[in-house]
Amino acid sequence: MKLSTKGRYGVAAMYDLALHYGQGPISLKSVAQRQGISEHYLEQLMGTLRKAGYVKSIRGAQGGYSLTKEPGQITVGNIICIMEGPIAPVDCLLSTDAGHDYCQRAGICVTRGVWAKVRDSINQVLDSITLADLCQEEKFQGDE
Amino acid sequence: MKLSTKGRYGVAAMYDLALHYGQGPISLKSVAQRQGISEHYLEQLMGTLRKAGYVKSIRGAQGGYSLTKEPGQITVGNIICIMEGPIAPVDCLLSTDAGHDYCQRAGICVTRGVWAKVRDSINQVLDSITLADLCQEEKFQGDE
DNA sequence: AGAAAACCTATTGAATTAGTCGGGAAACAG
DNA sequence: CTGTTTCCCGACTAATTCAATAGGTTTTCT
Repeated sequence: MKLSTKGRYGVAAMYDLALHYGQGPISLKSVAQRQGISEHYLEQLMGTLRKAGYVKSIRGAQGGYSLTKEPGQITVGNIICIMEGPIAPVDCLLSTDAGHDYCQRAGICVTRGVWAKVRDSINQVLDSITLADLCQEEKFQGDE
Repeated sequence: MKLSTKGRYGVAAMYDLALHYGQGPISLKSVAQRQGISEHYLEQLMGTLRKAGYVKSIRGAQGGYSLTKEPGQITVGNIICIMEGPIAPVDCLLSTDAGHDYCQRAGICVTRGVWAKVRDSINQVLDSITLADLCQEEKFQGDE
């Protein structure tokens, strides 16, 4: 049950962009430095986020990335879903919304319900936190 | 955010043993067949569960495995923790209870709080479900 | 004695992860 | 118009993990 760096870095980068929201394009280089991520690797991740429509890019000198929506309109769940694919502790839970039941053992499989509950609880947490919330927390850092 | 087969199979096998609780030792072969798991692979997993004290084994003909505690005393969370290690969406969250802070960026890292919430919410779900609960559900299968 | 089972260690093929490498294309500054 | 900055793209790779498989040993019941 580990998140890959894709998800982690993706959220970190988006958070960084949220902190600079409204200040024009932010270069990937500066994001990578502040967040301690390999610049070239982050490049790939930003490509994914761009194709998903969460950031827009401006090329050339003084170019960079910026959010396409307000920080309050983007949840951590949105980002994770793009970077890691849909949350599903077991494959069995995928494509149930597509009508046909992927899992032949659905009738037998009692444990399936457990994984569904886990998935829902994760999604509830991730979907309830926006980038704006993270920016807020900056001010209370040191608690917990 | 996927569970490996270790966790899945582990829970499936323990559930199977719970269904037969009090009926003497259950052979690994029969568990593997009912749950659709490679017998030899399951063997390794049962070894882990045995060393952790959740099952006891009897060797020889008519031997097999049985739970060391009542199904109501073993949670899904217990099993997952043994099979997959402690739930921690990011490594950063490990060994914080050891006193020293593994994560140097803890002060900077705002996203850390998010992962902690995810971890807690997963644990809450997993720890609240016992093997006895799963055996109960057998009777209501088909809902959701 | 023979069969049924648990037990143990090693090996393997495939997939995933977390990057690196090297170049190309757009845009701005001078 | 030239050079630099920056994004863009595809291929490659080393390391790790996953999910088994293989092949044997030991214990215990019949």
